[in-house]
Amino acid sequence: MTIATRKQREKEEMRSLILDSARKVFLEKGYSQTSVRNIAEEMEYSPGTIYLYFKDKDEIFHELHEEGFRRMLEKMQPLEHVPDPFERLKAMGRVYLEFARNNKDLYDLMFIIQAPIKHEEEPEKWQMGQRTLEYLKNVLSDCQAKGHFKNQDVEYLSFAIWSTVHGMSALYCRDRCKAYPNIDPLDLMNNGIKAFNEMLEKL
Amino acid sequence: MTIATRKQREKEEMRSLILDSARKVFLEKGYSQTSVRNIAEEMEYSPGTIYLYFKDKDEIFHELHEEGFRRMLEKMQPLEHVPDPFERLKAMGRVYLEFARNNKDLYDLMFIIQAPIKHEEEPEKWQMGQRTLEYLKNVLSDCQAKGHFKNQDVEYLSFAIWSTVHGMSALYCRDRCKAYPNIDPLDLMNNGIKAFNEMLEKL
DNA sequence: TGGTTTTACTGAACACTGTTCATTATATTT
DNA sequence: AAATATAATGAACAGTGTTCAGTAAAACCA
Repeated sequence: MTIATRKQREKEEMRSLILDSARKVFLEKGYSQTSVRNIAEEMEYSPGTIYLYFKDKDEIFHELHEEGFRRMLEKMQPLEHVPDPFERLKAMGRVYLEFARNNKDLYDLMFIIQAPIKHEEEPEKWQMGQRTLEYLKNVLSDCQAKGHFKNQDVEYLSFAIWSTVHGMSALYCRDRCKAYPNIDPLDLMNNGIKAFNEMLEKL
Repeated sequence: MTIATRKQREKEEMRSLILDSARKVFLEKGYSQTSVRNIAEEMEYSPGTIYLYFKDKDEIFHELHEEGFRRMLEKMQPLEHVPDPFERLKAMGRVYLEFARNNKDLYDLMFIIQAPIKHEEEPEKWQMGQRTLEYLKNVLSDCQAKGHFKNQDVEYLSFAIWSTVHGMSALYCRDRCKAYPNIDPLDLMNNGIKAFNEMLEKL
């Protein structure tokens, strides 16, 4: 094993250490409340070191962003085995909302935080997001093959569906569920998606 | 006219001046990019002055927040004259999405930005938001009176509907519509809500 | 009117932020 | 062992929200 490859490996380990520390602090304090100094302190290095491995705070953001989509896809993957596509679609909705609730800050990172797109047009940064969306569109096509959603365009339908589950998640993440002071947010989401599923069933 | 009342008036004028300046800078640079110093500079006063009229930046946020709901309600008000409640509901959806598109930053302020609820439980701060939601629920009840949405709970249904239009608006505001690289966001929203309306029709 | 009190405003200061870079310490190569 | 290349530091810069002692102006009272 050459020195060069060991150096390479150490470089990657350092990146991992930074990402691990960043994730920890992000999930503890939330993205905007986390400073580069906080991350440096967590990993017991100086702030300057981080900038030897990442261009800026946004690059750390993007890495964790992709990781979020990987995790979400992992949760979706097992649903591949649900035979009926419409049942699979409903299960996906449940998994999506569950993911948002259980990973509030990560969900925030993935879908709500202002995407810091500095160098306009970097579609490669959104690979994982694209794949998740493709997954949804495929399920919708499968549904159509079984007679659902006649005369509907998968593109627009997928957007409407995504909007609904994202809307619920976003309202939950940003505490807008408090607009219903007498209803528990979990109850609100469960029964809200139930009503939505009934709509889908009849479409 | 006593001096006391003039003072009172001047105090209110100063608050207005601060809010006007804050609104201007917020809409120009976005909320998080706006500093108290920016606002002070815009109104040609020192930063400290602002703290004589507002407890902190969040209090300015809340005032503009309420203003946003007032403006949205103004746009909704004329729909009172649409006789058929289901048509009224669909019109509300259109107005909502249009409001979000035309007032991106204000919408952000109202529904997306992390609500800075420091002293937990201040429901009076959300008066206007509550009223807007009541407006929606009333329309849904009217729809039910005309035979729509049988066996549906207005609370949960209103949440599902709100989630959908909010979801679209939020994805739009945060540039997640780019997940559909070949479709114009406006087109996406128009056809997305069209698909959703068809669902509502059949429910 | 003259002096005193109240009020309004200022701007320097504090503790924080993301980021840069000359300097130092360590490791590798010659 | 000396020269070179790499890695890490932490002080410094320009920005942030917020506070507060000090000043200047206006209002009050004699």
